[in-house]
Amino acid sequence: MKNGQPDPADKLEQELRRGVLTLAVLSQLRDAQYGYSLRQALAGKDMPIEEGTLYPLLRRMEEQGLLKSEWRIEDGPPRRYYVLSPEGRKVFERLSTNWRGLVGTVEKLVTEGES
Amino acid sequence: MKNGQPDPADKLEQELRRGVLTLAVLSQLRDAQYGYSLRQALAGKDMPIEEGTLYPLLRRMEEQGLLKSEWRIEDGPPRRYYVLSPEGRKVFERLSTNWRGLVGTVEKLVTEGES
DNA sequence: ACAATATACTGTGTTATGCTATGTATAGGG
DNA sequence: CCCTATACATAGCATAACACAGTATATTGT
Repeated sequence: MKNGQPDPADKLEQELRRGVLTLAVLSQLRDAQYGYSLRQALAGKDMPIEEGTLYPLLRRMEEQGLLKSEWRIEDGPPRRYYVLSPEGRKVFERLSTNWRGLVGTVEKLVTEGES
Repeated sequence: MKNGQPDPADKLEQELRRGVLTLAVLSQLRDAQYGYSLRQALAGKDMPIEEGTLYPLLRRMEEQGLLKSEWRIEDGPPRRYYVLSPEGRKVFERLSTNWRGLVGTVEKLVTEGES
């Protein structure tokens, strides 16, 4: 049955998180991880991501040269491990800086709006 | 012809700002403003927004009940003034809180990733 | 008076993204 | 042998930001 009229704020909160997803992924892939474990790790750190979001995101990021990946066969099914490329490390630095700038800007706007 | 390979980081930075736009607008509309002046104000506070982004955003936010608007005729051309609705004020509070939570979460992820 | 510019808003089309839903396949427990 | 958890993939949908173009009024310079 769900909620008849979804609070618009829900969608807005989702939009808020949107741009952060790539940054979150970058932050976790200094050491190689596969998609599923990455998802668990992020969920455990208050940054849950849907499968249908994460897997395409990882592929996209590899296409953009931010990540490298390889299949590994251990115990269990084959897993695709992802890790930052050198380019990915640079983009992570840059995006982190940019993020902090944004945080400062928004903080000013918001506190001012609360006055 | 433009640039053949735009830096992927540019797009990512844009995505970062994306979700914040609504919050930024909400923060500025305690007192009524019209689109053009709002755009100037935000640009002056390090939060520039394209016209093609801002005007549809304002309309959407009004549809969602976050803003109220009215045409006013003063000197100069008619201007559509926007201001927060009661609902908009509530959403602004809620989104601000949510934003700060997100900032904390990301901060942890990022600093950890830098270690 | 006229042209040029700044102001102010609108509309169209493109592109990118997140999510839901679904599908595939393997591993392990009861 | 089913059922769940693990692990990855993808098609389809809705939304949103931007580039670009268009409309119209006000102001300024000459």
